[in-house]
Amino acid sequence: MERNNKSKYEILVDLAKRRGIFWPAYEIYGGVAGFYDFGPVGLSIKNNIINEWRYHLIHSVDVNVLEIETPIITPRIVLKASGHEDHFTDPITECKSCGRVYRADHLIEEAINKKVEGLSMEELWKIIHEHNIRCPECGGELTKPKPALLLFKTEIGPYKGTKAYLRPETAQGMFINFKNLLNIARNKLPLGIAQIGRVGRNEISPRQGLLRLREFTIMELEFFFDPEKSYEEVMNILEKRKELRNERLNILTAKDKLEGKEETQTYTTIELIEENIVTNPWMAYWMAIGNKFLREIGIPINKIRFVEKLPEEKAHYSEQTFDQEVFTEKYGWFEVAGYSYRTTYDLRRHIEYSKADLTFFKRYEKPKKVKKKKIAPNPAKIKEIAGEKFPSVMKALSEMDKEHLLSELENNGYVIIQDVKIPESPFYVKEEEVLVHGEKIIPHVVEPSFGLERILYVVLENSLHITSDQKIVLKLPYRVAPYMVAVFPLVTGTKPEHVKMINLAKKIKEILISNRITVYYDEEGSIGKRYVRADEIGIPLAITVDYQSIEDNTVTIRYRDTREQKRIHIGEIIKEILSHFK
RNA sequence: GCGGCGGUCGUCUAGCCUGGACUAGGACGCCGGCCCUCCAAGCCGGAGAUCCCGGGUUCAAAUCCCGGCCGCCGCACCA
Repeated sequence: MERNNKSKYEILVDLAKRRGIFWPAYEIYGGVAGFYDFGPVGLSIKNNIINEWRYHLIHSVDVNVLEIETPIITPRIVLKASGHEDHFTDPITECKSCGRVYRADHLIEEAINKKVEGLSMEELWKIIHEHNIRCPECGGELTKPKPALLLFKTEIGPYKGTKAYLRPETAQGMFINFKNLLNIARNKLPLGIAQIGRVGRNEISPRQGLLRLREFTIMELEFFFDPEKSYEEVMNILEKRKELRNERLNILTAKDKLEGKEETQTYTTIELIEENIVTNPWMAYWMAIGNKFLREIGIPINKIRFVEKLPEEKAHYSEQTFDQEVFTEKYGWFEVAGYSYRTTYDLRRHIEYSKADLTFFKRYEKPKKVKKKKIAPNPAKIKEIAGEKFPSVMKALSEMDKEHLLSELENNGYVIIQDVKIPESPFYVKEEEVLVHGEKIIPHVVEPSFGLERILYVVLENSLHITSDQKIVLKLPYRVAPYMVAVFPLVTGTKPEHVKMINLAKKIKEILISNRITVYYDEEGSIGKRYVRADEIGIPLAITVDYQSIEDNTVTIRYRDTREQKRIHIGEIIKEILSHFK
């Protein structure tokens, strides 16, 4: 795989710039770490990956998934509710003599062996003082911890704006809109809400090119379901989808990690559920879908694994998390997707902060007859007891929770309102039998979340091949290739037959384009050079118009991966091309 | 953020140590022309470099010194 003694990574970075895939952003001003531009070829591949994701995670799944788009700029309250404002901040302390920077809480935990997570900066500072904690590298004095917020700050409105952040994930848009989408889905669970969009994370030190960006694209799905039904629902699907049931996933569990194991074990989807590897069956379902998605965009199965996060590694919202990792030549195993069981965390938090009703009304199969006590005050009698305080007592009574009032009276035989002791007698209490048709539940959530640029990188790395004659061929899966087909005239001279050849090639290009086939047309340089250019950006097929073409309306079609060619009639071109994109 | 190493046409690089004839050289790529039967052909011509940026030393800086930016590696960080 060596080409002039260069690594695959270096070859790819060169290629990416030369051929318009990607390059560092703001280059003419010296560049800014963590930001990349994408060229026409890169963008085309990205869009194709997005469409494959849509196919695998939205259109071809066995459940209802709806795609939405919500703003990037997010009012502070939303990320307060989601827990990001608190948890996306790390307390940082710096060594005064050597300048090394540490996570203050981690340092303290190591030094005094006590959990200090969630303590304020002041409290951490106090502990550092009391225990005389110093720089573990040079023994120098430490500075007072300060929060390093990884959210990008901004303001809404140019004058006295309200504080806002760039979203660090697209997920909150789905939680906020849960009720809207539930209505649109006509109140049916399970329900998936998907979003593909840009996010910002103000990383302390981004490196590793496309793999660690400050602004990137997330393809995310929030899947809402009733936990009591998840086993049955998933089993019904797997009954029908045998290939999905038997999809093989390479798994490294948290338990195995704690035992020091590094080798993955292979489980089928059904085994993940039956052996309780996943804490909810939907986790297994989406992991299987994600496994299949990556395989189909060109990642070999032996380079895909799922690694369960240890309790202390998990995000604040997650009950269980698996990272989906791909093996890269340069960085080893690298996370490209995460699967989190977020339970009711996010909806609960948004209910709490917004007071909105984000519940699902779960209808019983048969309405339940429930005996229900009703209570109402008798104003005349209350006036007798309360006297002057009557208006304020009545007001307080009307604002009081009726259930609470009932239980107080039942337990104590009286209730004290506005310092007035009221016995049971001034209340009308009536027992009624009512039909209850269902109850409000907060759905549980499983979230598969994919980093598009990371996926782009691993797809490119896995597609990169160097031929024995040192040429680059990007063997992209057909469906993610930047163009479906290249069209070339064999020669581009000025003789009448050359002109005919060029005109025929251009005509074929137009016919293909009008049939929605993406075409790369090129008549510059020799035919060999044009094949190389097409191979380098991974165009899987090439149509060449030659001397014979202008005699008998046949062309040659060349296959990128084998360099083989066959001759077909012009009328067969579209059918031949499309047969490879099914 | 710390330490080490590095940054020269689109790409790869020569030159830097030992400052001056460097108008910064080459290769590939790119553009124009000639030629034209299938895998980077050949010939002719051309465009293309803030020598990463800023400051300093010097008569003179791509070259030496300082600061910054960016990249790579290690440490730290990475809901």
